[in-house]
Amino acid sequence: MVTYAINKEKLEKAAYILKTVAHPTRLAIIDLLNINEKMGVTEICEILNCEQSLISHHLINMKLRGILKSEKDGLNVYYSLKEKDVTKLIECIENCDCNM
Amino acid sequence: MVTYAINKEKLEKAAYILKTVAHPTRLAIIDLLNINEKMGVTEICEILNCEQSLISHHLINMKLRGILKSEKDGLNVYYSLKEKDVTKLIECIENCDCNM
DNA sequence: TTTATACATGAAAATATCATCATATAAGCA
DNA sequence: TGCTTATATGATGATATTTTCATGTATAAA
Repeated sequence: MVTYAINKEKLEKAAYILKTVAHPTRLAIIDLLNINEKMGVTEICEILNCEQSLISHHLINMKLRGILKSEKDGLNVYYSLKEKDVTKLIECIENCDCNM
Repeated sequence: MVTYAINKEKLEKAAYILKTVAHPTRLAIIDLLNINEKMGVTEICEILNCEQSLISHHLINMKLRGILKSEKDGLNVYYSLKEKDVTKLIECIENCDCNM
């Protein structure tokens, strides 16, 4: 007989987090915020060479899903990682130099 | 000036892997194969209480994307993890009991 | 008090993913 | 040979995600 490790709820939560993160642009944003602590929207757009509206959508989405937080200062909105833990994922992936 | 850590190619690769894995059923399969080494399709279907055709699609997809491998023995096809590294991801997520 | 800047929003179009069904193939067995 | 079991396949429809575009709002500055 087989043991079944993770329960359904946990699997769904994990899949949800992974899905949120499983996108090149969003990974790039997380990566940037891992190095830079706080960044404004326009700054991110410029570095990633991506449209403002699209970046905004991604940022808001990740904020909504609990991965980022934001703080307003005048005209600017600064985004940062909410849980540093997310970067563990990135590290995993970076180290994971397997033939995938 | 800002440093940009991971290159585009690596980000796309990482997102690709994450996307492949970011699904409750596929996470469950990986989890099962982490415990059980090798498993037949029907067996997986029964444990996950899921239709054969759907599980087959998932399995083949994950194999295609380099996460699983398979080996045929008579009527059965046994699937197993190709790179044990994938489970590091899962462990990350499991440990990552943050408020996400 | 107009104008410019930084960001958000929402709808629509483009695209990708998932689940289902019906059927195919391949191996083993009566 | 014909039947059964285990798995694969492929088309289709249902859904979800991503991108784009056009526009809205808030703040600052002239």
